Amino acid sequence: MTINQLLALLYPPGSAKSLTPDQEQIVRHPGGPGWVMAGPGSGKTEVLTVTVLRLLYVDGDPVQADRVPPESIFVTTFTEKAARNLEDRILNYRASLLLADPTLASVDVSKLRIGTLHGLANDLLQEFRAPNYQNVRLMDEFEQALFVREHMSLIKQKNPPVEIAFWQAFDWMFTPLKWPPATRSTKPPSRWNSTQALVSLLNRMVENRVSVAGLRAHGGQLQKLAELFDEYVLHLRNNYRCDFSQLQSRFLEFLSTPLGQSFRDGDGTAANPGIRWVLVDEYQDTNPMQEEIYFQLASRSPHNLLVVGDDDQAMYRFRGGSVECMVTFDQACQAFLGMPPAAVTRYSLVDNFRSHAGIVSFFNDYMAAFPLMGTAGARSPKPAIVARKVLPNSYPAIGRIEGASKEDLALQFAQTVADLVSSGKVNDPSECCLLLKSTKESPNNAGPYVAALRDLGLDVYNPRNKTFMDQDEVKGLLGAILAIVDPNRRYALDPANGGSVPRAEPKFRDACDALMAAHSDLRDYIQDARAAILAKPGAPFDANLQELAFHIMSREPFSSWQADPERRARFARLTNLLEAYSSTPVLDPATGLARPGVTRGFLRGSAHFPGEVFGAWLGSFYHLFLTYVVDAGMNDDEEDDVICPAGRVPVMTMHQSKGLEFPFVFVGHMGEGVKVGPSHHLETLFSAYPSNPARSFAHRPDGERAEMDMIRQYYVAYSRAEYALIFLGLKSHFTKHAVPCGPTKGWLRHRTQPL
DNA sequence: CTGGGTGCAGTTTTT
DNA sequence: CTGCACCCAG
Repeated sequence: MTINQLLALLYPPGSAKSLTPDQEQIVRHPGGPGWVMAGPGSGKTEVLTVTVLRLLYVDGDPVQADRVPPESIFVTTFTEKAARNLEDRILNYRASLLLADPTLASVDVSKLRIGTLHGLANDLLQEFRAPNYQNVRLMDEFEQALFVREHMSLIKQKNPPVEIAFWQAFDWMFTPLKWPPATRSTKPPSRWNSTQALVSLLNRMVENRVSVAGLRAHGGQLQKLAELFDEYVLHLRNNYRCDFSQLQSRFLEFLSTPLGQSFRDGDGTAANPGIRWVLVDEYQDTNPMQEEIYFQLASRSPHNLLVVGDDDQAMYRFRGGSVECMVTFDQACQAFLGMPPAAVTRYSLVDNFRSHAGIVSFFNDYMAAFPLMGTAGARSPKPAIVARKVLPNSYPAIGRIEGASKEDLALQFAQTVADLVSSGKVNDPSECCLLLKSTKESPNNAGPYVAALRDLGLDVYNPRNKTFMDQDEVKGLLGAILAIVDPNRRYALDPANGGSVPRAEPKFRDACDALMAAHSDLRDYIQDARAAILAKPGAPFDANLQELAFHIMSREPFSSWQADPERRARFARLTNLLEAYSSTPVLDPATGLARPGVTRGFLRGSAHFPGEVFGAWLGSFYHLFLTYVVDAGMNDDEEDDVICPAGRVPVMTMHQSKGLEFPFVFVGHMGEGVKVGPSHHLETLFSAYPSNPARSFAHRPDGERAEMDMIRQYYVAYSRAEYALIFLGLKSHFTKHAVPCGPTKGWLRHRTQPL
């Protein structure tokens, strides 16, 4: 079928949906590098979906003579959720195409290479049995931190002068609270904070494609960093581990092996046609490592690499995302493929089908009003977004709520939502979304808003509220473990240890005490376990840590709680955390090597303090495991494919809201100032040592990049709104200067009315 | 009602 | 270090 026939089937005459000429042009992209600037609400997911369908089903067309085998199409999105969404859309359209032409069923859509780059890299390395990925355990964030803490010489060895000198060179990795400035010349940061900082350094070296040799040649602490990197890579190989960043570099490594080349280029047989098309969504958040992977995948002529994104919506610098990859895509084609910039086809999608015209003109103005965003190279040149949504009546679509205090602001917000619901202006509370920088339910973040909504009887959906550790079953289970391993809180209360025992420890104990008081089943088990330990000081336990947790979970009330899906999901996550911890090998202090057969899960009674587990284990459990899980602030579970369940007001971070839209959007945190953080420092530092000098970016000063990041983050938030956009701030936010309120003081106030 | 000084409380975002 | 509440001066 031709492209015209395909489009006629997808959008039959008279159907509500169709493609605009701009969108259609992209679907007809003839091949070679394609560079799509897609503004907010411009239908880029639809365009990607139809482009994939075109590759799969079109033949005999001037643009495409033959169908592309599904396994030759490599499509990546930023999140798993977005990947599922794209796949669903493809499958839905496929179903309607099959009605018209049942023979299309012969195309096996399940062979499409579609997912996040991390997911695809993991799958492909396994599928091809890549030698550098055999029997490797992919560690999540938690395991990586434990691994670094356990193995890296810098953290393991107690050698303050060396550590202090090293960390002083990277002192911007630490907030004053993490490493008090007054102590910086005499004391290194805590073990745990050093671990976190080292993990960031190691990850960013990979993501930013830093030349380790270049760092080493620089000497000084950068040389030390290069040595630490080599040490880390060695530990990973020796222990058959991999982390999220290294997963990508191993995939890139794989692509340069004969096996990888045959995956990429095919072997001339129908069974292995190689990769022919690479489509990348959310390209503005790509990092230099990923950029190199995409160009490697597309290295076969004619280099069918279609990237789609919006540089104005880049918001993942903290993860190594470099908006420069998007802004200078034409130069990348030159650097990687030797193609002149003119050979890159440029497309833009500037029609916005999402928002009220007042909202579109507002966010256009907002972005353009900052002098910084008008400077050369700040944004890809593209026309302003054009409002195309047809709305029945005109009304002021943007407003503001000025609070006298945080609590007053929250109250006014909640009343506004309640009024919208009761007056029928919205059909459901889920149509009113609250967007914040952080959705943690603390006084400066979502706390007051959530409390005010609940006071008015409105239910809230806030899965990323980091309250996992506040759930009864989580506190109770951790408390029960503590009740067995440290029965009298001797270790926790010992002043020698007390300082570094997590402050949440009493919370876990109290939760367990309450459960024990109410449930004899649990009480009996804990008492029996305590008696058994007391009876045999110094003896190994029958159960390891995970088994201990399972025993506890088989007792009341935990066993009945298993019937509740939400609680069961939390048990599963806690079990995973315990499993990751238990599987960490224990190193012999003398040799530095893993002791065979011994892991963190291994339990033995203390000979010194009868009734307790031995001290080293307790220390590590309190300081490593508990400190991490409390500090990381685990999120509660969220429903997989539901944006927000009906009847509840969604509370989201601006990051989470990327790609989504809501009828009424309320944006808080309007008083924020520009903050230069470790991301900016790291980027500046590492940009001097690029692996690929042809792709080193001349960066602006940190402060300018930090300001642009903040402008973009709020631009994303503002462009989510369909019918109304309401700013939530204190009076001072609107009268003084704050970036979310525009480039000058009072900028936003002149453009909005108080509600 | 605006602006500045002081003192306290809390320190993201994610594959 | 930052944002916010609070207080006081103009």
